[in-house]
Amino acid sequence: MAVNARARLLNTAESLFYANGIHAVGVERILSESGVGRASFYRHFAGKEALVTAVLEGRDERFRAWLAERVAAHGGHPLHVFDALAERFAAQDYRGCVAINTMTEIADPASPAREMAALHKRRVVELVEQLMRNADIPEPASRAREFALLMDGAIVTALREGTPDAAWRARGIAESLLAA
Amino acid sequence: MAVNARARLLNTAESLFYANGIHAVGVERILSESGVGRASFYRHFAGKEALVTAVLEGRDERFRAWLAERVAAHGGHPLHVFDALAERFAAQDYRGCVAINTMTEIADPASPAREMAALHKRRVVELVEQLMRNADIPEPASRAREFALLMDGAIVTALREGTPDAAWRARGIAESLLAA
DNA sequence: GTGAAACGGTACCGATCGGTTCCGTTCTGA
DNA sequence: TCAGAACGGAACCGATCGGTACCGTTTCAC
Repeated sequence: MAVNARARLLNTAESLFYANGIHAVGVERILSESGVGRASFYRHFAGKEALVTAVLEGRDERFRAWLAERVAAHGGHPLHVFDALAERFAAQDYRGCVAINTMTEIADPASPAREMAALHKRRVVELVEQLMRNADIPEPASRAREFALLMDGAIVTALREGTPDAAWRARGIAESLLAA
Repeated sequence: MAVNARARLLNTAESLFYANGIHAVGVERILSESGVGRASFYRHFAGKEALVTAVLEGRDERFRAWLAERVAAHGGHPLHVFDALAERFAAQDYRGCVAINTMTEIADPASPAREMAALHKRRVVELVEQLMRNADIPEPASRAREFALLMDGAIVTALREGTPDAAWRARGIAESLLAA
């Protein structure tokens, strides 16, 4: 039980932050649920804010890897990002996108957490843009930003409706966009 | 200074919640900035949660009145919802949609605040659907839900980018949707 | 003019916030 | 094997959380 304290902190914090929000989860709870001692926490992280940004960083990495893998599994076309999203939306404990939630919960745009969230979204747009290029779609940069807007709209809508419908709605809109 | 305590509480709380989020604003701060005594607050509201839902209720009412007015001023076509949004996005202290922020910040979907936020979105969809009917657009219910997804996407994107660009991007997508 | 309602201010409650410090144990690499 | 790093647990810090109770003052309708 005395190893991997940092990894356990990151895993526990990610689950709790995702399920409850950042402000709603205290350091106390992260410590008790991870089984990590208070001192060990402050040995690994400068404070709660550093933990938050580290969680966001890991989340960014794994989400993009997951998205790329699922899109490829569906065929690799940009439209398949919505098929990937639909898989996520189906989860009954779906709580939206961590980056979006961070941007709405944390007011200061200059805070490290907000910067990480913004960086994540920029990287997702880059990923979608590359999918556009691979599919030989004209004006890939503009299309990617439009797809990103549709993805964010679908995520927020899915959080509200609790069903994968928003993914199909967004996919339909995206199809009419590519057909234009 | 001894009148309108309830109205002052609502106004102050709305500003603080919008600028900083719900969890980040304590009752203490609402009292000091509104100049209302602690006891008076609990005479008007059962607690902080009741204040939150009251704020959301007022916000819902005024936002929809504002949206209807601005859309009418732009010509009354459903596409003009994005012209209306663009006006909001231009504000340098723009902090997104209160209903979206509430849904991302408050985890429990059954909480009164979340219910109010969901009700708000449903009412906005109804408003957009009526605009569709007025413009004789086919399948107004589906189109309204698609427009709502685009509006939410634009709001989140505008919060991230800090510019009105997302409104024009969403409008362009909406145009290709109506043309299909 | 008078009584009741509404009000602002303050002291207080237990609980929790993020963070620091110290101690004794457990793990691990040379 | 043994030193030193990494660790878990707990006591403690000032600050703030949401909420209650009591006080003296101001407002307002009759």
